[in-house]
Amino acid sequence: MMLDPKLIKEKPQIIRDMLKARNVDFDLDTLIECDQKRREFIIKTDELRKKKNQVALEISQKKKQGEDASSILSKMKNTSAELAKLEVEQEDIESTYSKLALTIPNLVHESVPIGADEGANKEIKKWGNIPVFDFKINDHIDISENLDLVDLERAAKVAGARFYYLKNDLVRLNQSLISYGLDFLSKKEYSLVQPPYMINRESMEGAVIADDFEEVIYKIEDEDLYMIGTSEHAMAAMRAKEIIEGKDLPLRYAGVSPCFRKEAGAHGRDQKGIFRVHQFDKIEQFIFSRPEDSWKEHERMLAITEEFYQSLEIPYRVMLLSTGDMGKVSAKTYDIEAWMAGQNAYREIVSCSNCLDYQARRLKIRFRDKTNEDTKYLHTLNSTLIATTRILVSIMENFQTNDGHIRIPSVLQNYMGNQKEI
RNA sequence: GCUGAGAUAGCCAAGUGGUACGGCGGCCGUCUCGAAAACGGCUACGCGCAAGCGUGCAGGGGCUCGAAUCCCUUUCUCAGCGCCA
Repeated sequence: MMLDPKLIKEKPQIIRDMLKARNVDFDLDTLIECDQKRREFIIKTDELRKKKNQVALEISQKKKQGEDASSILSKMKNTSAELAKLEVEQEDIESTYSKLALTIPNLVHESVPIGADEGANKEIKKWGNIPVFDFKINDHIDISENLDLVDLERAAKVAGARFYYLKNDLVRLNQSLISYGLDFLSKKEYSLVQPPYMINRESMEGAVIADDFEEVIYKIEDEDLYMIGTSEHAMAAMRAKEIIEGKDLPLRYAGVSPCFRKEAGAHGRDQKGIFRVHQFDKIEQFIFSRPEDSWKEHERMLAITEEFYQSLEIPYRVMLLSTGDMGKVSAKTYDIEAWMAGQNAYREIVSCSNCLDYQARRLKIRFRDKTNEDTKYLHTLNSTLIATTRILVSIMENFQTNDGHIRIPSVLQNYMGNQKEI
């Protein structure tokens, strides 16, 4: 359901290689066995259903002619009982099969470096000059405290750790980034979307693997609703169960929404400030593409995102993630890491992935060019354009001035009423 | 939230217990110098090398030899009422 089931039957070695490259523990042998049994059950139950249909037809004809049908009624009864028994066994197999099948990771593109963790990531590009300061610089926590731009203590009182109140000109800068980002993508043939911030489980499962739910996603109590961790979730599901006309592809969406994340596995990391938080605003690029165009779209999306950061004058580098650092849903992921002067390091701000037909299979999103052709699964891609809190950090730290203020990047000044400094 | 009416294929839509009627749109073909018209076929998913077969009437459950159809339930849509930024 997530990978092409034909692979399981015909080319299991491809899956085996992927599991090895990703170094994940997965019971492929059980899956293969279930798949085979599943097919046998389909053949057996279909055969019985055929018999049932034939008998039903007989009964119907006899009754129409006023004849007595009681002798074949019992035949029908037996067949139905036999089928019902088989169906119970079949459900068992199907449920084991789909549980496994839904957790198998995506295939990996051949260009992806194989490695255990982020140490194997490959830097493929650097842009911009790292700012040099002739004074002692502060990190974003000190800067925002000095200028009264963030209140972390009261947020902790009201909501807990990893929450924040943005204040004053930082609120305006946050809004400016969103406005600028939306305008930017509008000019690149994206349609703007503001999605639901809560979606049901079925939709969430299309974009997220079940194991990741607990660690990442907030659930609404007593409702079949989950807070989106990114608008990617809501936008992938937007077209679920649809057959899209080939001439409409590619569909490029720019989704803007808050994002909610538990950050359950991140204890102790980035504990201070607004770098790693439970809630932030994000503009996400999401593309439904023809399979043959998806790698081209992937590069295009990366190029657009780079252009965006160049316009903001933020130095960055592009990393090609290794198998150990990449998400299970993605076949290839570029991260963009922005320079954060206060940390004297490049930090992740963008993740740009091609998911091939993995999400499309889970969500049943297909396309076709001609109505008498078979439908095909399309490809989905996603990339951050901007997760605002991290860029706020980068801007505060990189653009800080000698007298303790923050220079506003020139492309944003329009959006700030021509203000040049905070 | 209450009351009522609904949910059938890409769209519209018939079907009150016995093989899902029909129309529109779209695609392919025949015809034509070409097009239009007309006519024929195709236009959800699964299994199978194939011939074929099965499934699918919003989701789940039930009664029945047999369910789109009867019963229960959930979701959603529409109308009216109520509440509300």
